[in-house]
Amino acid sequence: MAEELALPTVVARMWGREPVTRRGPRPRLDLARIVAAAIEIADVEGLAGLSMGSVAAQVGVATMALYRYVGSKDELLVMMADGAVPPPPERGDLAWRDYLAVWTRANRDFLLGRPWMLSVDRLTPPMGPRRMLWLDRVLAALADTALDEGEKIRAATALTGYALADASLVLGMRPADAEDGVGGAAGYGRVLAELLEPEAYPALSGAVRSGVFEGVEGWTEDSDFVFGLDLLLDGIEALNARRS
Amino acid sequence: MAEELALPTVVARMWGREPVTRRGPRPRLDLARIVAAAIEIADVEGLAGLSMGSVAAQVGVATMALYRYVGSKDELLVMMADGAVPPPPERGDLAWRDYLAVWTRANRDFLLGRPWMLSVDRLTPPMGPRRMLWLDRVLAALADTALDEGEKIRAATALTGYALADASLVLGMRPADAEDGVGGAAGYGRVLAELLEPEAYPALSGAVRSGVFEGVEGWTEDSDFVFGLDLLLDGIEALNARRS
DNA sequence: TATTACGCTATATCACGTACACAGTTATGG
DNA sequence: CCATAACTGTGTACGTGATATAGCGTAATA
Repeated sequence: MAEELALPTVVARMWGREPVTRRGPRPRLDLARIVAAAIEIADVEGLAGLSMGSVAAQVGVATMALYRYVGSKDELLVMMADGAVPPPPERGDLAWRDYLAVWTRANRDFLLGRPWMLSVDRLTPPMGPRRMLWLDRVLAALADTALDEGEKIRAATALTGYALADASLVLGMRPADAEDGVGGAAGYGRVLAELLEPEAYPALSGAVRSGVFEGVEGWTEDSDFVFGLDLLLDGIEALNARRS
Repeated sequence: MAEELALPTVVARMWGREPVTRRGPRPRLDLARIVAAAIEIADVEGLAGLSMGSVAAQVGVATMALYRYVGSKDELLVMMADGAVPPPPERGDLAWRDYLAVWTRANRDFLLGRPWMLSVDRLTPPMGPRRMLWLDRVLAALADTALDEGEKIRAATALTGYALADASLVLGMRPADAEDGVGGAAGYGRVLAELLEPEAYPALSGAVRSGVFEGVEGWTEDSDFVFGLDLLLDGIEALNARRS
């Protein structure tokens, strides 16, 4: 508290800790506007369409003007990754376990709507105010358990990781543009059937032959999500029982 | 089997399903050499140092020669992401649960050694021969359980996802170059303490104050990993019990 | 009011991915 | 045995994008 520990520039900016300067022309922009514009572009065109030029155009300034607000494109990406995070779901009167489920699903869902976040996120630990709010809210729910502080953090981490991994998976399955039936789980299964030599991949080709990847009783995005989520929640619940 | 289902080019190449042509000069390169060179560069300099030019230089040809073997840099990345995967651990006489633990840790560990994989991987479902081998091996271990085929796949997916998420987290914590004590969990805790307003983040600032992020009894990379892994394995074990 | 820090623009550079056209090479069919 | 077609590797050229630098105007401070 005393020393104003030197923060990385990005982090400082993300939390609005910029030194307040009064001199020269009044800024025509502010960080939030820039970040919002960048997010909008990424939402529409993906990260591929995101360039310093396109962002600048969107807010109506010359490209180089942005550099008065962000140190580099990478910094901008980091700020986008926090800025695009919605507020966490309300607790309401949900039991801790139910809230964890809701929370994790919401976490996954906003990633599904913003695929580009997956390509950015990985790079930094959660340091932005919005991400932190999510963390805060799970911890609050976990306060109703008997886990110790370390365990709570780790449980939260595991859930966050799961949301991330599941979103990756779902998105990875999707695209392929259905060009030739390579998209989706069924398409995936078909590709596997084509490629796998049963001698080299006995267990996997067995699974493929069993038809797991096909239609109804097999794979749906959601059943997949719930399955893993329940594994984790069951694990947490068991731990809680042990601790009580 | 009949129709030679049209595979995406990358996938075909990854599995050596290129049409065999005999005409013109004998190729001086082969895909494997190129991919290996690219991996070596990524290992040493990271993805930043990886350019078509640098890869070409490494194998001793002109840049454009590479395009006889790969359709684009992105394709190359996809092949690297499979090519860099080591063989999965041997089962030995491990019980299924123990093997799952070993497998997941090995999975995470090779990601730690190859951070660049995390920035590539996400983009595609596991379609390469090496990744498939990993999948095959967990499934084989899970054959000793009472889970049905769908559950086995999903369990494997959850474990893979966990390895991925944990590796991301660990790597995200690491760098920061210890410039000012922002690296590592302790540094992270210090940053949080600096930034969080207790009113806005009550649970989280409570955790920070409790010292979870500091030193010994708090956070170590490994305890973190084991914690989440056990959640999942416990969950799988419980499910197995229910199914038996 | 003079000064000076600062916002924004325009221009310039440099690194990369990749299209294209050419030159040398080897199997194939007459 | 030769002409040709199907290839492989090379060099050059272009477009895009990130970012350094310098200049011009503006507004707070002395």
